[in-house]
Amino acid sequence: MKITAQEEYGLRCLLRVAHGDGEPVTISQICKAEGISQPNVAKMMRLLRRGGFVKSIRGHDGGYELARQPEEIAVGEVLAFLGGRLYDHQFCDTRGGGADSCRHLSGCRVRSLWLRIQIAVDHSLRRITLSDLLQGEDQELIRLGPPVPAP
Amino acid sequence: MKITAQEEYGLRCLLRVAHGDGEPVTISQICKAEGISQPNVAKMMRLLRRGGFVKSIRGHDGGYELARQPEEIAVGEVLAFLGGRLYDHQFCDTRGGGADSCRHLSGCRVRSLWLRIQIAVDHSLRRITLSDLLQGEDQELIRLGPPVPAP
DNA sequence: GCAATTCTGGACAAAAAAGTCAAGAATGGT
DNA sequence: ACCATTCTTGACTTTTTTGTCCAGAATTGC
Repeated sequence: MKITAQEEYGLRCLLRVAHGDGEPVTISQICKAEGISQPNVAKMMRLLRRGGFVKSIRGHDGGYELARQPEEIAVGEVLAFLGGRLYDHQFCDTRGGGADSCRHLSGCRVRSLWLRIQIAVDHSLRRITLSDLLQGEDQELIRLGPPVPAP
Repeated sequence: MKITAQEEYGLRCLLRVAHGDGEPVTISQICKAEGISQPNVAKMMRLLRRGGFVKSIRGHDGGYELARQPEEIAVGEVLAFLGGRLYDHQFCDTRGGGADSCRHLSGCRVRSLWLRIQIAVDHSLRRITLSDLLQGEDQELIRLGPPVPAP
């Protein structure tokens, strides 16, 4: 269970675009600012465009800008697009030797565990948007409160 | 952000051993029950042994048994061993172009996000042990209550 | 001691993810 | 019209993760 490179880089690139604040942000600007290679940034931007998070402007003074307002881009949605969901139903089919053995033989006692973790992650991201990530430095998310209320 | 094969298979194998209840469980038993190939089960068991979760008994009537009581094996610990932590400090070093650029240039506004997710996952696994996973079927974890109290 | 059983170790092979490249197509300035 | 700028695409390479194999070593029963 790791943050994938696509999630990390994709989100960082998206934040850079969001930071452009109106002006289109170019691949080479992102590349310099984030220390990610140019081809790799290009690949990430392609992904983000296809995901509908940014739109591209070609030619002179071109670059990328957000497809929607930062308050309207949910971080959870971005991460799900870039890295997939932790738990989805397709999982048991691909790794259980078929859903049958999964259900009957037992394997999937772990299934409810993955679901549990997925719910926790979803909850921790609930209502966090790009604009939350933009506004502050590290303490920003802390100001938003702990991911879960103390029991 | 995905459950890795090692986490999935490792935990399933460990549950099988736990299920043996005293009697050593062999690789081929696990292999049949879980529908995982024999060499792969062997590899997982090797891992689990090195992680200190099971002990092995060679020769006739050998197999694996738990190194500790199921109530004393935290699922979070098992998962951390099998799949690593979602967020650890080494992360910024390897993927930020150095911790410096990470801090100064900006990249790591996402860092606090990963930490937030990590905390949520940890919290959702808190106090869940192998024995919780053993006792019930799917509804077991639900009976334990939702991963986070309703806000 | 011998044979059957069962784990052990390291090396190899296959698949998936990550990252790079080069040629191409749209746009705007002159 | 031409050129510089900037994104676009698909194919390719490298790295990491998964999965397989085989010869070896420990243990037990006879």
